[in-house]
Formats: sequence, C-alpha cells, structure tokens
Amino acid sequence: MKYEHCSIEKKWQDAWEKAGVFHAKNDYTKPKFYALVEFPYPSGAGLHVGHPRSYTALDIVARKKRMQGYNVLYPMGWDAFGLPAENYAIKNHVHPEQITRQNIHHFKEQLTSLGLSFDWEREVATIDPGYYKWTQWIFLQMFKRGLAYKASMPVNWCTSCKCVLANEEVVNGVCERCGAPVVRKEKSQWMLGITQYAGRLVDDLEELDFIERVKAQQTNWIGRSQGLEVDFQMSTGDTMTVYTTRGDTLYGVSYLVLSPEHPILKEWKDKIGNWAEVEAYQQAAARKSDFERSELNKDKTGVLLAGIRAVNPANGASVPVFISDYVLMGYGTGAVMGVPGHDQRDWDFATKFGLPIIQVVRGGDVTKEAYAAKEDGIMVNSGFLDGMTVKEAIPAMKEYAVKAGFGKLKTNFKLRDWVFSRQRYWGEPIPLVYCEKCGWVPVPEDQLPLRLPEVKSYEPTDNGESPLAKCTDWINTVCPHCGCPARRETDTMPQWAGSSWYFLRYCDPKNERALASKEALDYWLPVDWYNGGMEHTTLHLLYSRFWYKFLYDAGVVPTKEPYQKRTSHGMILGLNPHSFDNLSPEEQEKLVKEQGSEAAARAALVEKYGEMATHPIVKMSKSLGNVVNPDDIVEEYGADTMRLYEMFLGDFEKTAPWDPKAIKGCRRFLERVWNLSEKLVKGESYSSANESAIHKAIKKVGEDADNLKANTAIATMMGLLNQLEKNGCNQAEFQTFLTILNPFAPHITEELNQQLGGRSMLAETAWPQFDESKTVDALAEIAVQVNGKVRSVITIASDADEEAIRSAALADGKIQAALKGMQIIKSIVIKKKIVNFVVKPQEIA
RNA sequence: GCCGGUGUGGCGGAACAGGCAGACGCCCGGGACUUAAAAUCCCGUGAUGGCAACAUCGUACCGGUUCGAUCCCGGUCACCGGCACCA
Repeated sequence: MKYEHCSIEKKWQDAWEKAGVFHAKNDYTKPKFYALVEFPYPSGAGLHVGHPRSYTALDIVARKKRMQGYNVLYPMGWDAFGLPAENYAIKNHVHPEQITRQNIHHFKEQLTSLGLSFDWEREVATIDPGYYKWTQWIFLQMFKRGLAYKASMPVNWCTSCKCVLANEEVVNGVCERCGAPVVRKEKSQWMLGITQYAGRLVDDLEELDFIERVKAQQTNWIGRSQGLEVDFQMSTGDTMTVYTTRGDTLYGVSYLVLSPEHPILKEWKDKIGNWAEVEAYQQAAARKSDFERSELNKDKTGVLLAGIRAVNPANGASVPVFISDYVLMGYGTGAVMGVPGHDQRDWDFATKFGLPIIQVVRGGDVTKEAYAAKEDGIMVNSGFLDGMTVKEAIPAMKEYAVKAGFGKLKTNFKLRDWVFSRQRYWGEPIPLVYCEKCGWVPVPEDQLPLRLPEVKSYEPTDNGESPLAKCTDWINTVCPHCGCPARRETDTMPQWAGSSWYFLRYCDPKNERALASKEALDYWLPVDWYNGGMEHTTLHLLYSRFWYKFLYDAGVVPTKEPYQKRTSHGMILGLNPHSFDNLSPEEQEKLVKEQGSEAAARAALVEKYGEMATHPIVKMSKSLGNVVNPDDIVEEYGADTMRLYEMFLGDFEKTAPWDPKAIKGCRRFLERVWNLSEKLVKGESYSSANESAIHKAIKKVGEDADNLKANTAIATMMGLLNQLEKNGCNQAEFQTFLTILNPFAPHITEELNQQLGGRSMLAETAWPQFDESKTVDALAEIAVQVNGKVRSVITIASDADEEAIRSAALADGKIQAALKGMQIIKSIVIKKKIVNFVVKPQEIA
C-alpha cells in the first residue's frame, strides 16, 4: 500500500470528531491543563503559514497532556470584529457579518485540515450577540466603578480609517493597521483607566513564567519611574512644581521650562512681558503633530517668559523660566528643571539660549556635552551633598526635600489611559445612554446585549462621527433612569475589547447568566500556557491582563493573573527571489558572467530591485510571489508533513525562513515510517536490540515537547527511525515509536497503529513511560585527551570507576604513543565523559 | 540614546550544571537499481595539508578564569526586535 495522506487524514479527522476525543470534560476533579493560542482575525486572505506554527506547537503539548491523563482545554475562536471586513462591506455593499461568517467558515475548514485538536464544542466568536453581551457587561462594570469615563482630549486620529486610535496602535507616527498618517484631534472619548493598574501590571509580572522579552517590553511600555516633585517659588507669587528623577542635581538647575500647553500660562498672562511672542509659540506648537515634535525636531526651540523668575529651593538661586515643546504636558507636571550639566536635552537648550552650565557631578567636560553621571560619580558644588556619590545623593536629597517641605516623593508612569471609542460600525455598541437630566446612564443589564442596528451605509464620516450616528431610530431612546428622551452612544468598542476576555468564555461558552460559571472559572484558570505573537505584547496581552485584574477585583475570576506562562513564536519568513543568494547556481553564474564579478552581480540586483535585494530572507509578500498557502502544502504533502516541517524548521522562538525544498525531508521521514510499518505487517522485520534507544527517545521527546523544542524532538525520532531501519525492530517497539510520534504527526500514526492491530486510538492511549535505568547504555565512549586535545576514544563499562577508566586510557595504544617521553603531571577523569592527561616533556636525568 | 535578544559548516539548525563542536534535515558529490528519468537505497560531505593513518586550524572579534570554554567573566563589533525629548 502507498502512503495516501489525503484519504488517511480525512478518515482520522472524521473519526476524532465522531468520538469527541478532544472535548474538554466538565469533570472538575481531574487535573486540568489549559493551553491557549491567540484566536485569529478571520481575514479574507485565509490562513497564513505563520498561524499553524503557534497552533501546532501547542497542539503537540495539548495532545501529549491528554495522553498523560490531563483534562485538557485547547479551544479556538474568532476575533471577528474588525476593519477589513467593514472596509470590504463598504466597497461591496454587503453586510460585514456576512463576509465575516464566510471567512470563519473557510478558516475553520483550513484549521480542521491540519488535524489540530481544538475543542470545537467551545468555539466562540466575538461578533455573536451572546458573546458581546458579556463584553458589554464587563464594560458596564468598569463604568460603574469609575474605570470607564468620558474625556475630551487630543487623540490619535487615523486619517485613513477615520477613527481614533489608542496610543498602543500608533507606530512611528502612523496607524498600526493601515500605515496612514496619524494626526492630533481634540475629541470627546470613552477612556479606560488602565493607569490605575499600572503598578500592579508591572509588579505582578515578576512571579509569572513569561519569556524575558515580553516582561521587558511590558515593563518598558508601562515605564514606571520613581522620583521627586519639587516646588519652586515663583516671582508671580505662586509655586511651580516640577518632576525629576534626579533630585541630586538640584544645585545644578539654571532654568525652568514649561510645556507650551501648561495651563498656568494663562494665569500669568498679565505678568509675562512678551505675551504675544509666547502665544505665537504656543500656536506653532499646537500645529505640530506629535511626530514632528519628537522625531523631526530634536533641535531645541523655546521662548523666555519675560519678567518671570523662579527660586531654587535648595540654594535660593533665582533662575529664568522658559516654555519649550521638548517638555510634554502629558507626563509628570508638564514642567521640568533644566540641569544642562547632566542632561543632554537641557544642555542643548541651555547652549542655544546662552544659559549657565553648572557642574554638580565630577567628571566629563560639561562645556562640550552633558555628563551623564554614573551612580558612583561624586557630587560637587552641591552644598550638603558634596562628596557623596550620586547613588547616595539621590535618597539624601529626597529626604531633605520632604523634610524641608519643598518636595514630595512621586511615581510616574509612561502608560496612558486607554482610548476606547471607535467611530466605526463593525464593533460592539457601547451600552450607554445620554440623558440631559441624568448624564450617562448604563443600559440595564437585563437588556443586554445591546445589538448592533442594521444600517444602510457603513461609511465612516469625515466629521469624526460613527456610522451609527445616522441611525436615528436606534439612537433615540428613553433614559432607563428617569424615562426622559435620551440618546445612545454611537461610538463602538475597539477590536481589543472582545479579545480582552475571550479565554474566560471558553471555560463555559454557552452560559447565558454569566460570562462563565464560577465553578468553571475556578477550575480552569489561570491559563497554563499561552502562546502568541510579540506584536501583541503592548496591546492585547497588556489589555487582557488589565481586564482580568479588574475582574479579579470584582470577584469574578479566581487569580491575580490570567496567564501562568507566555511564550512567543518567531515569524515565518520567505526567501527573497531577488536576492543573489537565492538564485540557482546557473542563474548566479550567468549573472556573474554578464556583470563581470559577483560584487557587480549583486550591485546589479540592487540597482534593479532596490535595497531589498540585499536581504535573502524577507517577509512573505504577494509582490515578491513568495507567499506559501497552507492549503497547497496540505494537498501536496499532507497535514502531518506540514506539521512536522513547521516544527522542524528552526528554533520556535526565532524567525525562520520557509524553505520549499527542506519540507521534503519531513515527507521522506513519514514515508520511511510507513515503509517500515509495511515490513512489520508482512513480518519482515524483527529484533529487540532497541530497548535503550526507545527509552531514551521517550524521555527526550517528552521533555522536548514540554519545552517547545519540537525541532529536537523530531530530530530524535528521525534518529530513532534510522536505527530501527538499520537494526530491524519488533512490533511493540514500533508501536511505542508511533505513540510518541502521534502528537506531532497524528494522522499517519493512527492509521499505522490501526493497521498493526492497535485497538484504541493513539489519541486515547497513555503516553509511554520510560525506565531511567534503561536510558543508560552499558558501555560508554570516553574521549581521552592529552593536554586538552583528544588523542583517542576508549569504550568501557558505564559504571567503571575512575581508576579503571584511567588504566584503560593508559593502556590505549594511541595514548601510549602520545605519552611517550612525557611526564604526567595531573590526570582528570570524569566518569562517562572524559579523561585528560596533563603532561610535560620528561626531564632527562 | 535606553531596554531585550542573537552571532556556530554552502543552508535551517544541534550540543550549554564547562567535558569528543556540527545531532537531525536541506543542498551538493559519488555509487546501486532503471532502456532512461524521477523516486528509492548505500557512501561521502567544516577548512587546510596528505594516497593514507593522521596533523593543524576552526563556534563574530580581543583578552581573562580553567586540566579543559560555543558555554563562565571583562571589553569590542555586527545584526534583529521594542521604546524613545518620559525630565
């Protein structure tokens, strides 16, 4: 028989579904394991080869855990609200739901064809009213606790999506989603008070098993700094508070500088001698985008506030006051003290405006640049701080400032509150009503879900209103509180809303009375292992931790943190067909001949295709024609081959290029497994000399599967197969081999197991045990070195003692030759590993 | 600039409680089978020298610790990712 992957894979996918082997049990007495992958946005493009990398990795973990007797929850769903479907709907005049449902159907077929062991009974979609009822419910709980509030403020406005964005959605001044420029716009928006959780979101990372770069990135993004607020007496009679993390440099202050948006300026209007100039600067600053203010304008500008002076509370010195757009209103107090000797920005500003530069930490040359003092720098010109190190001076000044009454300790965060409204149609309606008398009033919980109304046009508007604003029948309602006429909120929630809690719904997806039952949440949470993309670190991952912590405080969920372990897969890239390195040898030769040299050939490619041609490995893109469609791979090689290759192509956490040739190696492996099985069926192969190799493989494959090292697990099984082919094997050994291969290549292993007379599915077979004593070979090969260089290898019983090993080494012919005329000074013997003789030439008597 | 990560054959990558560097696979070369090709199977494959046994050199670079370093320590360089006028 031939290995026909198509029929075999279909057969077993149907069999698993029929038997329901992947359904999580509602038996809360069993040990549980909750494995989670990020649910996809069901785009029209269908599955990308990147998706299965994550899904297969945790599928292997989930399948193995099931075989080990765990009650495993490995669910899948759809993050189904979102702009692409809405934009498609606008263009083609179909309802976004219709196109989204089609895409979901297609995605599900694709996922099923990969043999992923998702529990489809627990499938969820964020667009189901039965689901978004609870998204709305959570929002209302936040509203009731003051965590959702409406504020008018400058927001990020995407000029193409015609919609506001959260700070996390703006990347290098452009929209994270569509790449269009983002501008500032003053708008009234619903906000979520994530900053109230900033401290906990940093601190609680510590006890979690998250990969380092995720922790670092979140910590960075939250950006906690602990410093001091210092009050300066002003000539205007009031005080100005500045924030600093470097109180130790207070003696080095030569000016103060405020943000041009600082509200106190208005109050000082009459006292400022050059108000017209100040006002002109304010207006110029307001016109600049954030991007211009930060990226393009490192050159310092500003205006002196004529007639205003400030008094340094440390030494009584009077210093001038400026406004400059290098100071941000949104951080700290919107005012900073200028210490040009030790801060490069202040140095640039002071140099431009001819302000004094006072050195307060010894070292560097402050006439040339600011000296960024290290912790062990010594304070000078700083009164009572003189002679201290910077490290000592920081707390000393804090203590002094607090005692003297001009300072107080302050912690600041870079994290901003979450802008939560979107002016689009295809999102969850915000369940609030505005009443002239009562203000914002929640839609009563028994009226949830508040459904999206049908509209004629999904087009976003230029004036910044949601498409729902045109839907007058829906908007006009009565106040649930007083019964007066009232209007509904027309903005919708961002896509991140539904994905902030979806993993809770999987625990109990059909519950109509709660987002999930208490028992289910208590049993399944926290998620034991969550894998997802790095691009979600400061978006989805941070947002969902915040929602979860809120629900913890509200008594809904049982733990402080939602995810015990977080890993991240590297992206799958493609080969660049325009790179010299990826040309065939013939093409390379031809091009070199044409251009004269390899360097010239490379230059010609860059000339033709741009700088891109210097990168042999690039993101897959339609324009390069290097996009790989998973369906094609499944059809040609089969899902098992696809799974193996996705896992074998490199270190899971690193980016890796898809090599269309290398996948053949995985297919060959499975064909050899198939052929060996055929031999066994015919009774042509037998032997049992493989015991130790089998036990080693069970151990190694098991450990690797638990540690996201499927690549080496597969290499181990390839090595084992090489041995089984060479030695021959018996049926029991082979079936053990099939069992450990099953989580990786589930279809072919089920089929062969059945052909060999296996009565139950491997998916329901126990993961084999290994015997530690049998993983040890009776004989060990030991390298023998002389002065650190390997001169020979001896084979000796593994349990030989040091003396026996030494004697055996000394008896070896090659070693005797190497030791001739040498005197052994020292010998190192490490059992089962190595012998090293340290020698020097023998002294001649 | 700050934070995190990574540098190993022609390629993807193994090996890190310090102990034979290059597992496994791809590519490539040779052979078997075939009328032939594909597929399959066997052999070889870090570099240099040698018919060979073998020798020397090799884990980005410089230095240190050690009997012994891809691994630990100090410094340098390059690349990737994140943040960035956050005081």
